[in-house]
Amino acid sequence: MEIENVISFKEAKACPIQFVLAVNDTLNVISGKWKLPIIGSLLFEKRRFTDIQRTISKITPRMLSKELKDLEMNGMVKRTVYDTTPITVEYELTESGKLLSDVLDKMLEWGMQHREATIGKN
Amino acid sequence: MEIENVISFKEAKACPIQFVLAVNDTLNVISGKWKLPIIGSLLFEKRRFTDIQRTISKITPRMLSKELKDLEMNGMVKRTVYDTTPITVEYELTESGKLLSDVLDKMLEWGMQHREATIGKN
DNA sequence: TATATCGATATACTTTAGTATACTAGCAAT
DNA sequence: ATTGCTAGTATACTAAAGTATATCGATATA
Repeated sequence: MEIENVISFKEAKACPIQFVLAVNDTLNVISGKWKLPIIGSLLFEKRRFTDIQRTISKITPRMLSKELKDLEMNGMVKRTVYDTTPITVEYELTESGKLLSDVLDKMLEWGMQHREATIGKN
Repeated sequence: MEIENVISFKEAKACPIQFVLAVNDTLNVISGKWKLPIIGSLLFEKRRFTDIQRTISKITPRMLSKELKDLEMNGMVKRTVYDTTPITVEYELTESGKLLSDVLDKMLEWGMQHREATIGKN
């Protein structure tokens, strides 16, 4: 990689465009109907495919498979295959994936204060 | 309102379903192609419709109008009409909207650490 | 009279996201 | 031989999100 495209937190905060781009990176990782339920399901323990499917009752295997692939590609989830019979596949959050809980906590906090602040004002 | 559906931060953190639902509230407010650019454009100053449109060069008036309505309905943005000629309409973030910057900062921080942690690992 | 500005809206379209339903391979137990 | 388990895939569809392009009404200016 020739070009130095790493920018600092300060720089990103100061430049609206860089700011939006960098925040978007995070947003893209967690956007979509099933990403949060899946991440939530893996936050405290590793799980197997069918296991996740059971915790998220309405997801189809097609979507679960697709979303897990997305998360894996984005470095959020690690996939491990065990050569048992029948085969078992374990999914777990990466270190970076676990760190996302800091972001989710902030989102939870804001979401709840926002609900408070907005009650009855519609 | 008869039913007491207000839950505490602690309760929400402890219950995966409540957690996902509450975080989703926040996510829904900022999801979509143009929400972040618009919020970014309003973070430091009030702006008029055409003004926002100029700062986000590729947005169509249809999308800008729709997204601003969404943001207004969600209590993120306040819209003020001035009876000048031609008419002027000013958009600004609400208090709650400004507080969202705490969340965005965390997202920025995580996004940048995640990029560091993931470099070359694909 | 024609043209421009502001803050949009109308109609028709394409693209992306998500759903429904059925199916696969490999092996074990009944 | 049939059934069930695992972790998915295949095909066809509907719904939601976003784009393109033209137009509006009220007023001001050239």
